[in-house]
Amino acid sequence: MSRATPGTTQTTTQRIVDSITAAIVERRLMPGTKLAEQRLADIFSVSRTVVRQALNQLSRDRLITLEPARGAFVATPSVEEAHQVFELRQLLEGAMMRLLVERITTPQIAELRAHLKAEQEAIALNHVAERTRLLAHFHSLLARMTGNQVLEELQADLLSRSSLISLMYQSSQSAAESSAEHKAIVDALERRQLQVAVELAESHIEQVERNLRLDPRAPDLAEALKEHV
Amino acid sequence: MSRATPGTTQTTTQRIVDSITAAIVERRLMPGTKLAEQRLADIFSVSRTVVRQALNQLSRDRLITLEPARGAFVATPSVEEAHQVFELRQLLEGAMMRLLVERITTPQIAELRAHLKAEQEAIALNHVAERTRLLAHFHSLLARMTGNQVLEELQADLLSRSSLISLMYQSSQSAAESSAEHKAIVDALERRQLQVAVELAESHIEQVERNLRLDPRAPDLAEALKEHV
DNA sequence: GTATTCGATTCTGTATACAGTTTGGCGCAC
DNA sequence: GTGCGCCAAACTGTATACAGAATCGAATAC
Repeated sequence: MSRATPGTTQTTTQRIVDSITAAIVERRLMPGTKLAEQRLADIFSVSRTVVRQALNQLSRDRLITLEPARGAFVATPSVEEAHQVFELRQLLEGAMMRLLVERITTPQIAELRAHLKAEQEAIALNHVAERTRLLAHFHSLLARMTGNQVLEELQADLLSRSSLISLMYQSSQSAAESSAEHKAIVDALERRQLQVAVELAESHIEQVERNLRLDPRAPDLAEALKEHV
Repeated sequence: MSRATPGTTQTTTQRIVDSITAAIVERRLMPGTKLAEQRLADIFSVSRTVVRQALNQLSRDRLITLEPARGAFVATPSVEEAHQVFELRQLLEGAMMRLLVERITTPQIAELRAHLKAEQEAIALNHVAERTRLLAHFHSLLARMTGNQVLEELQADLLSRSSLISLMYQSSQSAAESSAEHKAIVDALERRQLQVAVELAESHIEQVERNLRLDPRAPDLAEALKEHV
């Protein structure tokens, strides 16, 4: 979950950001959980000053929300926001295919194939956490291979938001199916089939979104009640 | 330059962020300028604590860079970064056209036409600052009209980075030409000509980038000297 | 005259202190 | 028994204090 932002090196703060990010993405912290500053400060053995900096960063990543004078809470992305994130990912990954079909190198294709193999193994061995991580990391790899670091950072943001969304609106997607779609994309890239790659990439994201339970449920109910007061 | 991020309401800090953002974008603070915390604290009559929060946000927006133990400096985006930002904008705005051709409404077209008129007037009257602001705002409008707020926020980020880049690598672009390209895009959108709109949007961004003086110059020289110490 | 080293000053990074707000519970009225 | 209001505890927002690093200049060596 490291954020490749050279120049923004704040090791102590970043350590806390990474730690909390991991806890959220690995669903050890459920959406809506309050993150009290003093408790975090005690846990990490630092002052509230440092914790606050970390919380500010996390709020910019939309992994937590800061409510004035009330504190920090693990974000509970709305159905609407979820849809918007996936819509943007669909546009972006489709567009990425255009860069990749032109730029991707043979060694990079090989790297993708190695990644696919790792996905398959994690699925076969039923390593749930690892398999989830790998399925997301595939998309990081694609972004990195464009050679565009700004794009890569954007993709990292969208992926962490996506993983929060996926765990909130529990996904019913089969990992094997996802991995098969990844393979199809790599095949198309290797053959430099632009249109095929674009369509596969877009329909893959669409598929991921469609497999979420995006009906208003408990978390949104809580929000709804708030609104009606 | 306000950042429409509901939930991230930190009025005091945000006031300072907006103030510094405006100063950078309106080129009252040149790239490379050091932003000392105590001086800013005195200027805004707040403590360094609040200033630091603002500087952290600005660094996430890439408008300043934080060098550990050295302080905050107005960002000096490299040629490479400039290219990556524009490449991403090209992908993104091309993709936006797809959403807009399907979704844009008649009143929205009218709003765009009103905007074009304002652009033309600012150009005719030679209001340089206003004309620059409007030319950038056209792209904000397009993003907003997709109805995708995540996309809109991303576009806002890219636009502020672009404006820093434009003032650093002085643009030789004719405002009239830019505005004409904007008009052509609106025309294509109104006629729902997808392919035309995509091509116009992409070539427009390409044009903006091509009109920058992206040869290594003074600011990079300064950087180069730093590196060689 | 040039380069180098040491020291004073300034600035950042972090901890702590204090003020104002929110929250949860107890007691009182009805 | 139920609902309202008040008080105490906890927490956030901001200011201040302190330690350590970086910078700049002067003095010294060559």
